[in-house]
Amino acid sequence: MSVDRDQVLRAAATLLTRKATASMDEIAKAAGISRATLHRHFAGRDALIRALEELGLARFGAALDAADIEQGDVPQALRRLVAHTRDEAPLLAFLTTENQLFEGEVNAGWDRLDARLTGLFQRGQERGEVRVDLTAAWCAEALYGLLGAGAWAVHNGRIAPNDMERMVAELLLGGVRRSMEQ
Amino acid sequence: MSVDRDQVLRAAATLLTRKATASMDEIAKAAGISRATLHRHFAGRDALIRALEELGLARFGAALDAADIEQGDVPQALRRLVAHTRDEAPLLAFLTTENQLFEGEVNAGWDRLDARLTGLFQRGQERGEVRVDLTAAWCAEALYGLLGAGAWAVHNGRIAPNDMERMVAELLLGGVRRSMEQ
Amino acid sequence: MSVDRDQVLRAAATLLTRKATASMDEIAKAAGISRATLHRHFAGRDALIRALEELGLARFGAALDAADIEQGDVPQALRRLVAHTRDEAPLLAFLTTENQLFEGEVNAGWDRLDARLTGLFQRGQERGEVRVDLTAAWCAEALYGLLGAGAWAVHNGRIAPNDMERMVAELLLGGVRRSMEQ
Amino acid sequence: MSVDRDQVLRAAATLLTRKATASMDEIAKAAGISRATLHRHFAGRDALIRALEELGLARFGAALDAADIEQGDVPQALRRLVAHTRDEAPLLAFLTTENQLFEGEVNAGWDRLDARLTGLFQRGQERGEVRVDLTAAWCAEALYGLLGAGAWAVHNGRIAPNDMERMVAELLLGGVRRSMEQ
DNA sequence: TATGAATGAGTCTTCATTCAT
DNA sequence: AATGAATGAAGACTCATTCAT
Repeated sequence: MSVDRDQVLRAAATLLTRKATASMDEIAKAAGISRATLHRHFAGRDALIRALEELGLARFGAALDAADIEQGDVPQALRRLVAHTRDEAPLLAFLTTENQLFEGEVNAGWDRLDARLTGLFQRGQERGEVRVDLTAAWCAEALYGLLGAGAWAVHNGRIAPNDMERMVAELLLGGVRRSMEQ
Repeated sequence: MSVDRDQVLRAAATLLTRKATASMDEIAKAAGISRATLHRHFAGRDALIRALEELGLARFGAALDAADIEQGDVPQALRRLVAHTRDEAPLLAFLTTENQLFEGEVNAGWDRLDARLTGLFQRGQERGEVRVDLTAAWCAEALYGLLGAGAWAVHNGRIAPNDMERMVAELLLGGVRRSMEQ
Repeated sequence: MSVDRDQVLRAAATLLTRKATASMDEIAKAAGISRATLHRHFAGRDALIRALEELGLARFGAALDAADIEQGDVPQALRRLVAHTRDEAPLLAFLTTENQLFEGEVNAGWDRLDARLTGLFQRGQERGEVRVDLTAAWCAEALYGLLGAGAWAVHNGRIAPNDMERMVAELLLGGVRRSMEQ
Repeated sequence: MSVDRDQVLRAAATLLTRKATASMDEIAKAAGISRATLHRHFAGRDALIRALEELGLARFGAALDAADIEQGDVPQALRRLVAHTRDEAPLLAFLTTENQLFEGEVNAGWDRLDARLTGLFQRGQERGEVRVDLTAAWCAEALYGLLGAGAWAVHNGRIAPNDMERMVAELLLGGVRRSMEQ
């Protein structure tokens, strides 16, 4: 709830995405707090991971809402989505990297959001804006991959933070757009 | 019964890409051998990771060579590269996921290969085949991300194994190609 | 509950002198702490052995100092030395039993102390108090052996704790003393 | 029974006395045979230790017999005993160092031999040849200690192999003898 | 809230032992 | 008889977690 808590989770997501075996000690240090405090925020490592997933899901859902992806032009919707996703990249990267947990509610929640995104690409295909020789499911998966790549590229300085949003959006849109040449 | 070293590494790569926190026990089981035998092949967990990196590097280098990326049409070169990369996807995915080690020689080796790939995109930009509003470095990073996403999508059944190569190549090419519309 | 580092080392020395193959678990139990705590005190088994050697060396040096062995009558000096050594018997026994490590500084430290003790017997020979048909080096070695035997004899109840000091000193002095009969 | 077997045991005794944690591999190497062969000679590590104890006991018993310690002058008997013990020093050193096993028969066997040696010193005390202010048990224990010290001193070159017997005997005899001065 | 001690649980690593060559 | 592969069992080591300060 508190602002602190979210900051801790951001730090944890960033670290864990890079180094999944990081110890609670390292996570605490990365978040600038002590082990004991980390333990007071989260009952244990499992609870921390759970919270990370839940926050990631919540943020992703919020981004989908804010981008209002069910409305209008699909390419524009994708641009809005990437724009709203930008600050949540570390969290999403963790979500798509942590390819193992996802149980019960979390899994259901993820499926719901993933279905919304897949639906966006399907709508694009129906509207003739998205190529039909790529499945919508793959387009969604590709978006996750590109967001992760973008976050990582920013992290290690290969692209400027301000460029990330455009780079991801442009490559994705170019890749999925139905063009005259095809 | 003797399981080849490379087979063990494949199994380890596949598992670790999905579950970076997998224990030596799980890795051994995934490779169909006992923990002790795993330890006979690799001195310890660190040595295993190192071997994984080295094999991944070697395979990636071999793919770049086999695709002969320095020659001819860049889009065709990319298609050949993705084709030759296909079977090494789990290994490469591990390489780009394991964002933490990479020291000394391994790091230098990676830089060399990455420079070759980045060079390919640069050549495409000079030849007018690749858009110039995306940096070559980002294009390379995007390829890694899409390969990982493809491997993962195949793994969890979202796309057919036989489609993976085409899906990755098409999306990437469409995304980076300089088109008339732009 | 906090058990002092030195107490742990005492317990370890006592146990290891008797049972050199004792596991860390047994050592921890003997010291009244858990294995994990033992590991917090000493980085590993090697570090424990090292610490044991260092403490033994320090105690032996302190005993030599306290006994003021460079002064006066040699037989009296030996008696004082045995007296001051008494409480450190397990530690010294370990030092002379653990005939395998002794590297670098530890080895140098031991040589220095051993030289002091050997020097004491040499002085005795020069003063006519110690027989010259036994080498000083052997006399020193014999002292180590007798101290270990004494510690062991006390441990298994063959001699009374209060008698140990006298038994060792008397036998040693009788053995090395230049007598009228010889 | 075979000569080989005894040679292996000698090598093992020498090594284990110095380094009780030596692995079967190291023992095999020290004996100049392969692991497999070592395993063919002895069912396992425990069996090896048992064999070591039994051989040591047998040799010690043989030495007591050969020295005919129940007869005549006690100091002379001790000299004969040390002389006969000389070549078995490593074995005896192992026996007195391995202060932990000794179960069942082995223990009983040891007690019997130890009693014989203790009896020798008692006889000396009765005959007025051995001081009575040292217990016979301690004298026996001291002999073990001095034999071990002697073997070790020879091993690391502090005393000449040919001097060992005399050094041990002289120091011991001087130490236990009832002298005019006392 | 931070720090340090302490430990149970679980992972990593080694070793004795067996078997096939 | 020796060597190398393979593994169960056992020991070494680490970490998440708790508690006291």
